[in-house]
Amino acid sequence: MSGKPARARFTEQQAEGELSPPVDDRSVAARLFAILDAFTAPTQASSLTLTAIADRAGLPLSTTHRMVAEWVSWGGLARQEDGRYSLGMRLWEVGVQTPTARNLRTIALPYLEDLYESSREHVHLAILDGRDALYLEKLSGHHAVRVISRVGGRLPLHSTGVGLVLLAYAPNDLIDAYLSESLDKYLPGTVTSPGELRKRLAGIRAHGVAVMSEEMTAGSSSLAAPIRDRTGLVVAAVSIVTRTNPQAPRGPHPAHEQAVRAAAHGVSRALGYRRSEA
Amino acid sequence: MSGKPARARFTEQQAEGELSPPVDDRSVAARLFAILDAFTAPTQASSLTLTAIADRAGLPLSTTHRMVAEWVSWGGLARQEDGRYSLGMRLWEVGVQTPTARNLRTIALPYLEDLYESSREHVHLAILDGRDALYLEKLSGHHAVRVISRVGGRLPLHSTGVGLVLLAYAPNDLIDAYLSESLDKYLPGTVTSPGELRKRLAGIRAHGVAVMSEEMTAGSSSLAAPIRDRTGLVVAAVSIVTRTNPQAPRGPHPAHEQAVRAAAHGVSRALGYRRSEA
DNA sequence: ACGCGTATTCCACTGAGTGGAAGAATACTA
DNA sequence: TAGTATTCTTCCACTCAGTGGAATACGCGT
Repeated sequence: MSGKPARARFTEQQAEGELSPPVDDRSVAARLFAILDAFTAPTQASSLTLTAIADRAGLPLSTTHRMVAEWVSWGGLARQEDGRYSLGMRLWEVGVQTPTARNLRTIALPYLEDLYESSREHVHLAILDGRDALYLEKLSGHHAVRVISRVGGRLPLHSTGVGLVLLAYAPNDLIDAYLSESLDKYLPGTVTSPGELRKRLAGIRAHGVAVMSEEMTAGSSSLAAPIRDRTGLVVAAVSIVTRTNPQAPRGPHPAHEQAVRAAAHGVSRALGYRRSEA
Repeated sequence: MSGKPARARFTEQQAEGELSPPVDDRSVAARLFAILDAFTAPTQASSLTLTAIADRAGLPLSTTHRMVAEWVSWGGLARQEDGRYSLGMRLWEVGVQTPTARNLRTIALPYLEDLYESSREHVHLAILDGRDALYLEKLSGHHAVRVISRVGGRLPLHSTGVGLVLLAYAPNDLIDAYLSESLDKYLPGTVTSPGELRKRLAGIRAHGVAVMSEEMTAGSSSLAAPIRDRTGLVVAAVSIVTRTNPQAPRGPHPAHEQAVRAAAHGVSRALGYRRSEA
């Protein structure tokens, strides 16, 4: 995604020069975006110095300076009192208008609230984006288990409840592509073998719920179900994440399963999905 | 905010020319931003044709074409099957990382949920941005009153509950500036006189809650309270919006008032605010 | 006072961005 | 089926906006 360092675009006195001068063939727009990407980058820093931005974006300091000023004047970046820069409210304002996120969220939220209220556990709403589960919404009470999901964050498909559901109903070529890569094993319990995963996906398609336990974060389990749109296509997944119950043999409270199913159905219906098939 | 049409920057054959050729002195960055602004613009359209974007941004078609392509390749815009463009997920992803919004939301959400649960009414969280109330969060059940607030939306300070609270605790020069402008009267009940508003603001500061009835949307009333950060500064406001009760003389259910107060205090405390005064 | 990291300003050079115009799709209409 | 809008895409010669190295200014610790 981010990546290449890149540098100046001048060819200048390379007349008889030895080393080919590194050229930055990125367009102005690409450079501007690189500056934003500096904030999304792996190390999730909420504020950066000018130099740090220049560094991460692979741009000369003076160019960065000029471009950052442009972002600030538009409101996409904000300068805080300590001189560091952070993402600006304007960006948030524009970002939340994004139709996919906004529509789904608006429709789903009441159902997610119901689910939260009846379970008192983390409630997640995620969609498939590229090869990740992208978290659109997350409701948590005051005392829920610590989890790593964040709104706007991404987690792998094979080790999360929502991820596995999204993968189960994804196009076959995506499943094949995903399973052909080597998958990270976050905990001893994480299932990474393609064969086993395929069985799991089939199980999820058969039962309409995914059950995960101790595969991403120690001490937490999750239970997820698919959300379908008018056309029957799975467009999102809901889940609840609970503290793992050492008693329960495999899978959490059955009442939870009903609640998650009900929430998923509710949202699907609100999206125009008909037919309850078993 | 958006505004000026602007056009080409060439001066060319104006040798003896009469009309001065319209020049667009916007930078590349400013033009790129203008394209995004086209989507935020007054007429809240969720998807636009290329021509419409060019139009709203005041850019030549070919330039728009090239720039839109840049946005799409980064993910800030997305092209849908029908050829129209909409804001892209990438923008959402970056936007939700914006610290102010993210931190406040994360901390406040559990309290907002409690408030929603106990009141079953619209719950709003807003901050002061420029001269508007900017809505950061909104929780609504399945059957709540129709209101016009949206997450990411803006509403005036003098005609909404959260707005009035934010104005009440704003710096004096902002209050003066705001009240010196002519204020829109949305409904017969909207208070627009500077004098009356000042009295109201004083009342809000004295009681710690704002009560509004039939001033923005017919049939709805609202009740708002301030949220303070560690330093005691009011940084946001919570409110609930209820269907106006024709019986109640002025102001909604007293239990609601307690709940809103409690939510505001809860969030303030979570933000590090100490001292309960009164 | 001195050094070091960071931020800002300056300016000569040049190729990236520009936009008018022509061509290609696509959608209505008759 | 041809005819006419309307919207989108590609092309290319021109030139000025953007570029980045260097010099300067700032801030902080020692």
